[in-house]
Amino acid sequence: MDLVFKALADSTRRKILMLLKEREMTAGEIAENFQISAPSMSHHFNALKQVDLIASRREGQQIFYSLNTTVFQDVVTMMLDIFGKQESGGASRQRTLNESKIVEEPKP
Amino acid sequence: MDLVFKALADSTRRKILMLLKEREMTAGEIAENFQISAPSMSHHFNALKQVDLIASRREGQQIFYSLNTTVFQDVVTMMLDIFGKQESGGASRQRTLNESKIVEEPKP
DNA sequence: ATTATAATTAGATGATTGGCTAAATATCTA
DNA sequence: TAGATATTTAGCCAATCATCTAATTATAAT
Repeated sequence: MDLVFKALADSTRRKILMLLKEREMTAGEIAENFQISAPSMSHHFNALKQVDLIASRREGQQIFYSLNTTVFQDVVTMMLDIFGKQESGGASRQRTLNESKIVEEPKP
Repeated sequence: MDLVFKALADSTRRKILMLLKEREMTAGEIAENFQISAPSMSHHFNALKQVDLIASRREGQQIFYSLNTTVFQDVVTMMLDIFGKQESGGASRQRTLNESKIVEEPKP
């Protein structure tokens, strides 16, 4: 789990994920959005792939990367584990998750 | 935002948050749960405090730390921003958030 | 086969991190 | 005021990280 948060703790990598949110892209296409050398980009792809935040597929000379949302579940579960549903009510805590809600509507 | 994820990308710090989930605790009390020197623990407290994941309050010689859940909101919002609700439907993506759901039940 | 293109792996470097010990600060108590 | 206790700050070190250039791999095209 350390590695997942580490992967997310870099704004370049988060921006990569944002780009892939719209559509899959080749390594080169992604790299165009940054002023970072191709090898460095490749390093970031690795970090994201290692923790399954993205998937890759080769097509000819190019490698397409796409977003993988399954790990998102794990992260949120762990966040809820930390912040959600305190059992015994301590006095000095500030706000519980019960006051908030995260719901996705079904696609029309 | 980098710093928040960085703060969470360490299992010692996540464990601290888990401890504080139950009740506020003094620096010493928290430290008892780890085999790490007091100064190192203090360093972790700093990392968490810097990004408002915890709050502190002095009472005599002791310093009480407590969980602060407000940043949790920000993190989840950003996660949804990355993973949630893709607009234009690309073909090769794997799974959208729409297939899953995160709901907190009201406390009975 | 040779050359060009897309991307990766290898290896080096400066910056950051997590741990330590030693020293400093803040508070309490005798 | 002096000493004890709780915690932090200062300074050091090994490990990790983000970046780079150079070299390598894989595929395509001539």
